Amino acid sequence: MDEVFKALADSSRRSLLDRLHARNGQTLNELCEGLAMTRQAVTKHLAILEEANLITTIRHGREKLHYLNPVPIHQIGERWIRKFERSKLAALNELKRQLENGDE
Amino acid sequence: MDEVFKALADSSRRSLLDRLHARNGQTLNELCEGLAMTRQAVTKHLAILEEANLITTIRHGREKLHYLNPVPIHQIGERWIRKFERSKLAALNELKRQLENGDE
DNA sequence: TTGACATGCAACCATTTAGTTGCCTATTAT
DNA sequence: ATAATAGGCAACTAAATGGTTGCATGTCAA
Repeated sequence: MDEVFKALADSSRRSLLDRLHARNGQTLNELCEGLAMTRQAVTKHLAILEEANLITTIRHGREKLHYLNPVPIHQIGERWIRKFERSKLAALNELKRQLENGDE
Repeated sequence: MDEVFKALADSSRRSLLDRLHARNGQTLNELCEGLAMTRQAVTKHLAILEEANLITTIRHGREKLHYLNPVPIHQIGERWIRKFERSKLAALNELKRQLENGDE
């Protein structure tokens, strides 16, 4: 779980996921196109995403195809985001109450 | 948005959010209890959370109270998590298809 | 079979990050 | 008034991070 959050913490990596979301199964070179960094830097980002299980790769001859794995993102939604959303209104109400009470 | 992801990327910070989720409005010292780091380290983490707008603080005499702000987490859920969830089944199906097709 | 193409590996560098220590300031209680 | 309490500030350190360059390997096409 920590690996997933860490992987998502970088905007380059999030944009790689976005690109795969737009078109799944791209090669390394395709994913490099238009990015302001070297292929090796992209390779490292993809390795981190793969380590976090956010993408899966398949070698296809001399090409490496990258596929999104949406499961970890879904898990974060389930185990983390929704947990906080559930109490969203309650939290806002308490904050409002505190503010209205002024300084005791 | 980047700040929020970066803030959430650290497990110490996520556990601070968890603590506030369990009981909102805790002081700095309360949030330090039982953690294996100095008060100053916690202060820095809280500053990062506040910078990302994930918490709000109110000075109350010599105490500083910390409150969860669930809005950014909700936004991540809306703008990011759900976006990927929507195409979850589609992605899995495509991956399955690719794998079944074998090489080419 | 040889050259071009797609990717991998490793060493290196600069910056950021997470944490520390030491000291200072403000508020409360006796 | 003064001591204890709650927190703030700043300098420093070690390790992680994001990036680079140079070279090696494997695969495909002419």
